[in-house]
Amino acid sequence: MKSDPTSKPEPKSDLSAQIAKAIRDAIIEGRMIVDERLPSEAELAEQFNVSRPTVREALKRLAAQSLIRTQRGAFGGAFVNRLSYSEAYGQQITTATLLLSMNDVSFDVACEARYALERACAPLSAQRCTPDLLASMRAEIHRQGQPGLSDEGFCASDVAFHRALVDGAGNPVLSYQLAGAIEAMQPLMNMITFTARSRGAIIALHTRIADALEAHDATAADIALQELEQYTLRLGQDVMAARNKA
Amino acid sequence: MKSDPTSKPEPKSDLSAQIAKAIRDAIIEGRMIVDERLPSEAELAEQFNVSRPTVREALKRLAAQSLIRTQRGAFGGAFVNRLSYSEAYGQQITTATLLLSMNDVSFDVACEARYALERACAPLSAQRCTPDLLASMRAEIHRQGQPGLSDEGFCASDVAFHRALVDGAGNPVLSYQLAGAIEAMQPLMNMITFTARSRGAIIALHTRIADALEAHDATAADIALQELEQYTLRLGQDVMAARNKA
DNA sequence: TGCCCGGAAAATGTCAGACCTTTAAACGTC
DNA sequence: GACGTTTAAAGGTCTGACATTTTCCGGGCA
Repeated sequence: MKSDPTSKPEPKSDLSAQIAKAIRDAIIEGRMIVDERLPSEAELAEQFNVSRPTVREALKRLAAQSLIRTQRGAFGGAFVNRLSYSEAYGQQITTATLLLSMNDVSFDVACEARYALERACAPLSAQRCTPDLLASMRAEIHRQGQPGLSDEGFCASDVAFHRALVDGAGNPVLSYQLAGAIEAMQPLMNMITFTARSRGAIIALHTRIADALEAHDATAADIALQELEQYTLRLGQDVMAARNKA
Repeated sequence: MKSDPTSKPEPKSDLSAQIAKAIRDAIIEGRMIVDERLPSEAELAEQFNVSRPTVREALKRLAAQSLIRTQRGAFGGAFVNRLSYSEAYGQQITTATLLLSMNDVSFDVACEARYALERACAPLSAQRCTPDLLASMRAEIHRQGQPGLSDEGFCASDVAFHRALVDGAGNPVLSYQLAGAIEAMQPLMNMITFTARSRGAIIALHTRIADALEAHDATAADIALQELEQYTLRLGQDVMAARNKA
């Protein structure tokens, strides 16, 4: 008996959740290190005094958070997973997207958050932006000017442009944090119909931003970003106004 | 047979993962709305042609991401969950903490990301900060000055101070994004031994920040934050240097 | 001696069926 | 009409079994 009943502050049932929590805590507190193998399902079942399906449910919970990975076969089992940036990006984006879509977050609030965060990276990007990231940004700008590009395509390219901007800061932690903020805006942006005129205005601002970064001019980049925020905000408000009328 | 084998781009087995993905996509794409009830486990098992334990594993995966909630009893079942801010905070913090601890992110990089993001909120906080949030900040500053406070306690209070700062921006999306950045730094900060002298310096800077916000002076707040960043960075580098020597 | 192949073993993946517990709606009684 | 009781639906858990995958070890053959 590993888990004495006296130390359970969570009397509510659901054994698999309790077991998942116990293992998760062990990982977070560093009692289990990366790539360490967990006991087999049968052993865990014995340790926690539950059946194997219950243990499996707990392990699936952890797998869903990318905390462990499992491997079949003779020397397989569950291993503590090194959380990669790409996995973290994915979770971040999923969570942020759902948070926005399920809590009727207003366009204004989401927009404000996104641009506040992006403006935080701009000075670093202006300082460190690499040629290939600048090239990516120019490529996206070019794509945005293609005639016949759908609104969804324009939005996707916009997202790619802004992700290149934050990646330019050369700080992977920052990139990870911003991935959610930027990607989660896409569904909201997709509601906007981009006219040729508004596309032109956005492309012009994107160009100004890229130029400023290339010139290592943080102030100019910040001003252009502020203008882009104002412009985006206005586009969004127009859509909202049109919607409320209908 | 609902899932024809031809349309599976993921030939690798693991039925519960496939089923979880199918349901998750349905939720993300809006085919299932908040509070909608999923079919019962038995019905899902029949639909997907799998056994009930397999369905349950899939549901646990979704529950781990707070995408669904389950309820026992007669009209119970699994329901699409409205992802609350507090749930999102929790996931964000867990993921960010693990990301930092498992990828030997340097103190410098984490610190830079954190302060870049915080500085993004400062102008908004200076504009909107409410009296009760200011009071929270003052209370934390006071606690930080208590003699006999442990290093862990000092760090915890530091985190609380900074969270109040970002909450002051009055933008829940921003607060959510920053929760991870701030909380994930705590383990790194806990490695630092805070002398009476360094505590005094930090408290002085915290006071300057609070004063600036109260005076709605965004520039002064930004400058104080920059100084705090520099100071924190130096403390961290000293610790790293001492460690490498040992 | 050295290489290849096949079986054993260990672990996860899946299934089937049963029982318990919880919960709320439906029913009947006063 | 209000209140307690029954009952059925659904999730939570257990037992046991079989399938599948992968590694390792040992034996046969050149």
